[in-house]
Amino acid sequence: MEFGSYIRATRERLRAGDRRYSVRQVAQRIGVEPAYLSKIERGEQSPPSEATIRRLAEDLGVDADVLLALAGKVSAELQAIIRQRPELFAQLLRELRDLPDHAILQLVRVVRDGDW
Amino acid sequence: MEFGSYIRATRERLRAGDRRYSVRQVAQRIGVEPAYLSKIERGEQSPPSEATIRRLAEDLGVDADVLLALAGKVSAELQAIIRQRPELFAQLLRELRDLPDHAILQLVRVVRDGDW
DNA sequence: TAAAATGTGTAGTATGTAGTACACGGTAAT
DNA sequence: ATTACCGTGTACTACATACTACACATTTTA
Repeated sequence: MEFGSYIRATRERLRAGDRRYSVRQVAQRIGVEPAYLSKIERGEQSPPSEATIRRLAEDLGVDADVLLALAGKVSAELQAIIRQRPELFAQLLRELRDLPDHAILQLVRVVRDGDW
Repeated sequence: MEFGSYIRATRERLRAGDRRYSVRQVAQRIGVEPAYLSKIERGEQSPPSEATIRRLAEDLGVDADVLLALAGKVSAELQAIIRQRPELFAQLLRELRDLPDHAILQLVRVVRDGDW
């Protein structure tokens, strides 16, 4: 799925039940020009900055990390976590790359519950 | 530690035992202008691209992920891993942010050995 | 001591990022 | 039926990124 079409699909779904989700009104709420948002939705323009993506995610009620991923980006916050200990996290992520979702989820649980 | 001074320190340490680690010769090997590398080492110029950092890391024999971190970057490869499953990895990384090194290392071992 | 190599100052460039501003014709609401 | 709202085309801009090219004085080597 591409960033633009995902935004458009999400916005139009919301719009069906709420006229406030027009290109113009969303653009106004998140603080960009309507023409700009329109171009982004049609893929004529590359995805916006992380800050704008975050405002968009909040307005549309979707996960910011997912939206950033669709935009080919990784949250500056997550990047900062990795940069604190680059070797350690590089090793871990490469190790986890090919594991199935449930294994990683289990890992999250193990860490959170601290029972290990 | 800053990127530039780290490079300079590392290169001068190597240079003490090998004349091939002058600014000019390193620059030539990694494919940039000497003046550019000189400016980077003195912090007059922002760190170079990921590709150039990787060539520099190899030439100086240091870890690329560490060098990228000093440059305020995260490897495109690691970013791609995160983008595959943004919610999962976001959750995991935020969970691990405050854990001590040894806990994360242990996690790496657990995953690698698969005994869990 | 001449030649070669060194580090750096100055100036300039190409490409990408992240948008704004305005205008236009079409659609929907009152 | 006219007012308000809609999406989008065109043109433009400011700033950052990632460098190159050349010149110069100084040091090192042969």
